[in-house]
Amino acid sequence: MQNQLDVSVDCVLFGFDGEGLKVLLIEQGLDESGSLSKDQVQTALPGDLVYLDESLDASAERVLKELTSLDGIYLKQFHTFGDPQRVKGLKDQDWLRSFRANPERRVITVAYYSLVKMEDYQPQPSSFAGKAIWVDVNEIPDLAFDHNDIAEKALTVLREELDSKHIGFELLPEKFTLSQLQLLYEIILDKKLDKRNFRKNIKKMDQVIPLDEKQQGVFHKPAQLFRFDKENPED
Amino acid sequence: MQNQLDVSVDCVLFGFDGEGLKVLLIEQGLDESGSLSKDQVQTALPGDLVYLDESLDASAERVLKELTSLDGIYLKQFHTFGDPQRVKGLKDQDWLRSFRANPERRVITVAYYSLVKMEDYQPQPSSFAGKAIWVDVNEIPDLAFDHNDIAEKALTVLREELDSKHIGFELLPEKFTLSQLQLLYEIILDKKLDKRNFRKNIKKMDQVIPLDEKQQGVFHKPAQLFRFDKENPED
DNA sequence: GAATAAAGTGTAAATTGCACACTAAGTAGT
DNA sequence: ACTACTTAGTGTGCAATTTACACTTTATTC
Repeated sequence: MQNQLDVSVDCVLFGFDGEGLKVLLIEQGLDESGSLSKDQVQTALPGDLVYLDESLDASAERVLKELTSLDGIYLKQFHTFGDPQRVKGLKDQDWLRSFRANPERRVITVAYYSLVKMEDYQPQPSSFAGKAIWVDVNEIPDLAFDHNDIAEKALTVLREELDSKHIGFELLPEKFTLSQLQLLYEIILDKKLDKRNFRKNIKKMDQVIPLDEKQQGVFHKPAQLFRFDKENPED
Repeated sequence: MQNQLDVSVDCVLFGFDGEGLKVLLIEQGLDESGSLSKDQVQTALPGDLVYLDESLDASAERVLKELTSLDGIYLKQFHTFGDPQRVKGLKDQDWLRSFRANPERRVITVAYYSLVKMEDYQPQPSSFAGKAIWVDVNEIPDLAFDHNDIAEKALTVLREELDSKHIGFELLPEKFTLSQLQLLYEIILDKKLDKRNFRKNIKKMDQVIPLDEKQQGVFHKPAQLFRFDKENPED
C-alpha cells in the first residue's frame, strides 16, 4: 500500500534592494551544452527534491544555502502544492525531462519563503544548473510548473505575517535607517504609511536598537542608524 | 532522479458538544480478528495516503467524507509534517506494518483541520478499519506517529484563525444561542469573555441571523436562537 | 407567588488608531 | 558665508475601538 510520489521543496526568496521587493529565480536552459537560445530558457523558483533522510525544513535550508551559503535566516513553510497536474501535465515535457522530475511521476512540493539581506547574498554559481536572477515581484515572468501560484501565495503570506512577526528587518542591511524600513514596509504592503505613526510603532519594539552612528555620504541631514536584535523576544 | 516518498493527508476534525472542544480519533486494533486487547489499541488521527490522481484538498475531503459523509464543510490545510523519522523510526513497527504504511518507507503528511457540527456527524463504520471516538482536546492520549504534534498545531492554528475567519459557528448546531456561541469561543480561546462585549461584536457580523424562535425546554428565560449564514461574505 | 437561573441590555473610561505640518541638520553650489 | 535643497525628526487633537462593569427581564419550578 504505497502511493510513491516525489516530494520537493521550493523556496520563494525575497530580497530588497532599496527600490523594490525582489524574488530570486533560476534561469535554466534546455540542454547542458551551455548554448542558451532565448526561447528555450525556463525560469523557476529554486527548489529540489527532498533527500530521503532529510526533514522538509532541512531540505529548504539546503536549497537556500546552496544559493546563498547563508545559515540561520528566516525560513518559513507556508503551503504545500499537490495538484496532480502541477508537474505532469505541462506542455513542454521535453524541458521537464531535462530539469529535475520524471514527467511520468507526480511531484508535490512544500513551499517555503525566506527573507535575505541582499548585501549578504553570494550566488553560488555551481549549485543550481541555471543562473540566479533577482526579479521585482511585480515583474515576475511566466515560471515553470505552478511556480507563479507559489510566488503569489508567498507574497500574500508575507504581507499577512509582516506585522505580526516583525520580519521586515530581515530584508535590510545590518544597519538601516527608519526611512529605509518604512520604504520597505510600504513596498511590501503596497501602500503609503504615515511617517510619524510608523516611527511611533517601531519605537515600541525593543528589538530595534538605535546605534551610536549616523548615516554617511548623503547630502542632507544624516539619519540615525538602527540594528535589529533577533534574540530579543518581543512579547 | 526520484525520491519516492509516500504522501498522506491527516485530518484534525474538531467538534463541540456543549461542554468541551473535541477531536475525532480512530482507535485501531493490532490484528483483524476483532479481538482488541487493551494494550494493542492504537489511536490516531483519521488520514490516508493520497491517491495518485487526486489533489491534496480532494484527498482531505475524501477522508472527511468517509468519516462523516458530509460535504462542503470548512477544511483547511495548515501544515505539512515530514520528519524522516515521523513514521519510519517508531518502536512498534509491527503495528505499523498492519496499519497503512510500509515501515521501510518514509511518509510525509499534509495536515488539514476541519470543523463539524456534532449533530451532523454520522460515523461511517466501514470507512476506517477502526472505531471513531470523540476526545476532549485536553485529554488526547498518546497517538500514533507524530499525531500529537499535528493535533497540537491544529489547535494553535484554530485559535489564531477563529477571530479572523469567523469559523466558530461551524461547530454549533444549526440553531444556536449566543450563550452557546460564547461558551464555544471561551473554550477554544481558553479564556473568559465579557458577555456584553461579545454580543456587541457578534451583532456586527451580518452572517449571524436571528430567528423567530426561542430556545425551548429550559428552566429559565429562553434565549433567542440564531443561525449562521455561510453565504454572506463578511467584508 | 416566591425563588431560581440564565438572558438580555448601556454607558463611561481608557486605549489605540489616524490625520496632519513644521523645524532641524547636513550638503552643494554660489 | 550664505542660500537652496533634501531628507530627518518630532507632537497633538480627534475619532474609533476596546474594555470594564451591574441590573432588569422572563421564563420555570416548587
